[in-house]
Amino acid sequence: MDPDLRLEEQVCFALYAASRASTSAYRHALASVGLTYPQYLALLVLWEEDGLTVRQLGDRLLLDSGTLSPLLARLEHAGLVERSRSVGDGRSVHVHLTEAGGRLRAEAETIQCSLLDRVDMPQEDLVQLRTLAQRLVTSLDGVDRGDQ
Amino acid sequence: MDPDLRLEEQVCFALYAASRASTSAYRHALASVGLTYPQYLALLVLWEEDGLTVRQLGDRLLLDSGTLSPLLARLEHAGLVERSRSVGDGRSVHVHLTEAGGRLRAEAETIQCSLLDRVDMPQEDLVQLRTLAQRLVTSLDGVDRGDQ
DNA sequence: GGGGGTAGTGTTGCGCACAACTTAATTGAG
DNA sequence: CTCAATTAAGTTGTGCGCAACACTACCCCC
Repeated sequence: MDPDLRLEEQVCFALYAASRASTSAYRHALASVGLTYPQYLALLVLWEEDGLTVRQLGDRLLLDSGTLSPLLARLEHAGLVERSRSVGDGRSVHVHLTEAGGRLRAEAETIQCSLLDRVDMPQEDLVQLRTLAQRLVTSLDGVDRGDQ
Repeated sequence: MDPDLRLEEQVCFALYAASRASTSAYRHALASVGLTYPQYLALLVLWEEDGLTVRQLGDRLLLDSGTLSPLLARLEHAGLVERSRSVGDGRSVHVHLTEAGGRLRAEAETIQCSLLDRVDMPQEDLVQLRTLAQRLVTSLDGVDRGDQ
């Protein structure tokens, strides 16, 4: 019944460490284009589908407006996106890429390639890691709440 | 040559999402004892080996003093640890558990058990996820630096 | 044993995350 | 139609992470 509380045994700590380590790798690469990693993620989504609302962006990134609002304000200030109140629903705000924001995509591909080259791990291990991490997210979805 | 920039393909995003999701599960459980997840991690290490220096704690948690100093100050303010300047080396600061800090360990075990119960994933998958995440951390160690 | 280099800790500033809240727009039950 | 409930976005406050820096203590080379 006694759980193993050693740090090395903790799945959560391993994920926490791996997330910070990989984000850190991106940080140094993204510094050349003046982006943070979360900003880069937001652009990834917009490159897939431009003009999403803040809500839709948050659904994809699993982030709420408390995080996205200031992040998008910084991207807007950097001239990479523009925000516009929805005409159909005055509560929503659509986020559009500017031309500069669209152009960044090419550089992102370069960064992505150079990082993948530098990871000394078989492709299949990375795929498995991603799959298991995604499965945990799904499994934890909704587990957050509920006490005892 | 063109890398796949879709969000779902990103290993880093999967880790980022999984880390936040699992941390969030801990957050709600730890709220009952007034701890944040990083504070809990620091205590995990101290429960393993009390009296480590800030540097040694940082080596285990992969955190620097910029993060640990204020975190430990809050733990100290909460009466869970005490900091004392090393007599052998005036630069180092040792972190010791108080009696209250030691007592928390029992509650931590309870929390750990209740969380493990609620994850709907085979034990072996969790072990594999942890192993792969740890391997990525090792693989990325030192990759951070180096441009292009 | 003086002095330059290094190591350990702490501080400052910025950008997330996230809870809690505010404001405004929409929805829908009656 | 009306108004209470809901929803979207933004704001505020706290606690990380991390870079950059400051300060002190140690080390060691001469």
